Amino acid sequence: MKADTGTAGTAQDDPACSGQLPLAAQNGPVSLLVSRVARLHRIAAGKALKGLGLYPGQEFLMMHLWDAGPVRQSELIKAVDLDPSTVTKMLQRLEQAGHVRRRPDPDDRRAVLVEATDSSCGLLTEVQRAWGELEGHTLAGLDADERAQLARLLGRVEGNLCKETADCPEEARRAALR
Amino acid sequence: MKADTGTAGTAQDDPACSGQLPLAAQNGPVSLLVSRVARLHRIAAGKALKGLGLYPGQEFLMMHLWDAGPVRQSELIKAVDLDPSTVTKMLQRLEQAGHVRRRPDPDDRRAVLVEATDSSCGLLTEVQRAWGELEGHTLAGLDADERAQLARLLGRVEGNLCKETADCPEEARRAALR
DNA sequence: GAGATTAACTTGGTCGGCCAAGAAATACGC
DNA sequence: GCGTATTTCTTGGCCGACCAAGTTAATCTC
Repeated sequence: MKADTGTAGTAQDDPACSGQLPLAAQNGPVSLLVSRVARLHRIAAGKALKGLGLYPGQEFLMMHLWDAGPVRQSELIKAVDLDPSTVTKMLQRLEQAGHVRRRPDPDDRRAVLVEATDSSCGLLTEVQRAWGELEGHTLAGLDADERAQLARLLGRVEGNLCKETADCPEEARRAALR
Repeated sequence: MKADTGTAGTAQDDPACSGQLPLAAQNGPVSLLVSRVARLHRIAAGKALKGLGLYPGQEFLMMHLWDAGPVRQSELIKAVDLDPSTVTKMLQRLEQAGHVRRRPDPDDRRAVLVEATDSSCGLLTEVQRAWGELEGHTLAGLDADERAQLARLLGRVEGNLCKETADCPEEARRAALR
């Protein structure tokens, strides 16, 4: 209904007009930026982790397991703040991949204890390295001040979205400490 | 196999030490922040869009269609920079939901022309509103300077990750203009 | 202690994403 | 022209993520 490109179909006869921002997103340029950065970042992380036999998302589960040792699944769920069913399925796959071990909790027969396997601990180092590289790519060209600024602003944004979503671990953590 | 928390298992007897950041992510605190913000932002967007009959992600497709009018599917794919199969399936669902119409391109019998339906154009306004609200929540409490800073820094980050991923529309757009 | 409630998973379904492989039509090379 | 790419889209499979509904076990109530 506009943009009758006509010519080639390459659709970029929009020279310096309207700033190539979708009309529907004019009200939220930063949100659009966040979405794009999010996607690119996830792709980059996925690429780095693929070589390690991890799918994007599983890293966070493993990180918590590496840090906390054997935990009840319910606690893991709270920690990563995901849907229980999501965690169940991820753990099934991680278990089959040999990165995780699960056993029933003797003290509570409906609960399950989860821990990282020894073999997975080799991954820890590599994930740390990959995560560091990712950080490097992400922040390339930013000096220390800018990095601190970005971290600070993202922290504020996280707080904002947490309050909105209301199920943020941040708030829970803070509340638990009082 | 570390963090012999021992005591309760609540795993937060870590008072003011190491800053509650996963060990594996110590090398990438900003990356972790980005991931968390990304997820929260997507959830918030999804919530806002759910009432409109859109699933998270479909917005971007619709935005391009609203802006560009009837386009070939291949162009849509380049615009949103998604996998062709992803777009195919999303369009099938959007078509069944009545938000999109598809017809074969008379000039190229393997191509498909896609356009937003009239009924979907009512959504445009609501998506704009929702997107504006989302922006509001996201940036609540940030003054104009901070917002500009955040946008600028996110732009830089996007550029960085684009170069890495190499298939960013940004670069392509810029390259096409030279 | 029997019954209702809550907590801790699991299963099935759906959607957004990706990859790999295929089918169909166009473009290219000769 | 004919055969070979190349483009365009589709299908199937997999994974992360959600919701809804169900199962089993603990807990709370009386």
